[in-house]
Amino acid sequence: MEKKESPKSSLDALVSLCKRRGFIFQSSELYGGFAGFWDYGPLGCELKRNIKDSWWKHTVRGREDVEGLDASIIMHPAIWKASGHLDTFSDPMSMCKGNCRKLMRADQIWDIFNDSAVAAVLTEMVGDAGKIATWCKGKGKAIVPSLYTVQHPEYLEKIFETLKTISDIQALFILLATPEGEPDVLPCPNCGGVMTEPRPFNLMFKTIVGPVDDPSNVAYLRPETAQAIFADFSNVLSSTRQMPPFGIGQIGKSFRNEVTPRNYIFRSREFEQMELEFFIKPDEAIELLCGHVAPLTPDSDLSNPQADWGWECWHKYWVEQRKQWLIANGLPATSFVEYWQKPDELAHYARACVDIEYNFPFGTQELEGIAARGNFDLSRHQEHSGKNMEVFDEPLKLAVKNLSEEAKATFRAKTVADWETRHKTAEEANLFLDHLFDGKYIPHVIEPSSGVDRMALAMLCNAYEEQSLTDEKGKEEMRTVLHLKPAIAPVKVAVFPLVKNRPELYDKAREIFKNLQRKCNCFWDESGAIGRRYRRQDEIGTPWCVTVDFDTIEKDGLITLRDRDTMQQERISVEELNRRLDAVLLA
RNA sequence: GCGGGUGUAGCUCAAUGGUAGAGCUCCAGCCUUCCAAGCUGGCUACGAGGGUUCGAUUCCCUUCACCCGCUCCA
Repeated sequence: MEKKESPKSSLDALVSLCKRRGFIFQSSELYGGFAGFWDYGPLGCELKRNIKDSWWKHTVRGREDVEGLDASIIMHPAIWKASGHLDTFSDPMSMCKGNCRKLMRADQIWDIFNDSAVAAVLTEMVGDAGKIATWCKGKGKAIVPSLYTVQHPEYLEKIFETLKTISDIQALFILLATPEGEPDVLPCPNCGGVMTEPRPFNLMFKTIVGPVDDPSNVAYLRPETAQAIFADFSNVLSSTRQMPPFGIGQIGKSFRNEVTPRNYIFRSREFEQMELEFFIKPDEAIELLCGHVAPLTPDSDLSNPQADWGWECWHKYWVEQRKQWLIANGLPATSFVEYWQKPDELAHYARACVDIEYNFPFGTQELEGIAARGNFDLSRHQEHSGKNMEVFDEPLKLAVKNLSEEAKATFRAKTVADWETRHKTAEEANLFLDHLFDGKYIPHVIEPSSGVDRMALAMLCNAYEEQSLTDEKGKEEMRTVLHLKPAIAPVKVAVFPLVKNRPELYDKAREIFKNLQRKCNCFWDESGAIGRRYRRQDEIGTPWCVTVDFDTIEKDGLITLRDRDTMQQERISVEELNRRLDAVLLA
């Protein structure tokens, strides 16, 4: 990665501005601070609110096929058991007891066996996968922590695959266990030291519900807003008359006990998410209904949803929607990159995931993700709650009714074959088809998920500029400007009386201010020279300043409108000002 | 969690084993007819705790926070 001259300096300047002007404060600063938590000051909370409002307007209110939700932060612990967070969010960690004292995820220690240097040491002897399997079975916990065998069968498979590539079983055994057969000894991939036994590190915040401080009363602050949407899926479905394709959007706080919160507000322990779960019909249903599934090609027109879209088109559609939103809110297309996760990077349940990464001063980091999660989540909740998560699709049932028995048999055979390529059994496929032919299926989901705080930071970073200006006298000076989009800017317009010691002028400005205040967030400033007042607004990103002068009251009634980005001034009427503000505020 | 660095006013910095100074900002006043003007006055700081010392902002220890590098980031 190329090093910029001083990658920190621009962030430092921004951090300083945010503190000075009341955007962002460190939480609990009064008592020395509290790592991983941040407070949004008067301007920051406006900024954040504007970001959320824009998202809500674009994603929920502006669409007929998305409903809103505001669920509780603390939910039944069973939800986190079903979602897998209780297990995977408490990844067992192991620490090196040797020289380097590294802390790492226990499962990643296995990566050492992929290391060519280690492999080279072991080349001499020949291994036997069957023996390893038998040995593992016999030693059980020693080589495969029980957590994995129960909760992560996919890891077990991966471990076996890795072991097969290694030729020296004996040497491997030495690494894994002492000659006496002492279990649970893992080598440190870094220094070869001995790692501690894997210990659970729960990334979810625990709390106690009810007055009795007892383990049976443990609950968790949600680590994501998404699960509430799945948990409430049936309620929303039955109360809104929606049918897939439709979505449920939610904005709210989430909490993760991050090991290392860093990079200002980028990774904090309490953060806010804007998440949409967009439920779609499985591709098999689309095929039965439309006779085909629209292929996703580079030429596909994704501007308007179509009935024959399968998950690929819907996924790409939401990627495009999200990019359009980012651009509309001031992040140029050149400032972020679209990263399509590679198959081996995907979570096991995901079919595809796109990260939108913004080029922050501290590196290119994920701003939001758009994942195609199949029906993993709803299936898990169906499984754990025992409640049916299927939707009944009458048109689908009718479509199937009109099919000949041969056509159904052909479709069945094709589907079973297709599922088998995705490591699903024929039994599972047939069960799915039995329900599908009856018009029932568990919807699949596309999940655009973004962080409000990261968005705010990206927008601030992008907007921040230090301009070097030369005045008429040839004197150089610095102007700090936040080029925030008007819709996002905390203050939309500032109103100044040119001087404050002329009552008629002052009163007129005051009147204009009071009227504008009913429309949007405004700022009144009568202190200091006019230029200084403009600069104060530049620094907080106020797009327009309105100045009332002597001509306003004595001649034409016009005000001076000064633009933040161009610094140009023009004289317009108050009516025209209102028209222009409306155009922006209603956009 | 580990290693290194840092911590003085709202911000950016300075000095000092004898309780701190500047610039900018901010506030009040004067002045001021469009881009950080000027004048006068004013508020505000040694992250926290402990130790050494007659005396600690300064030295030592602990802790908290921040930055950098690891690690982590389903």
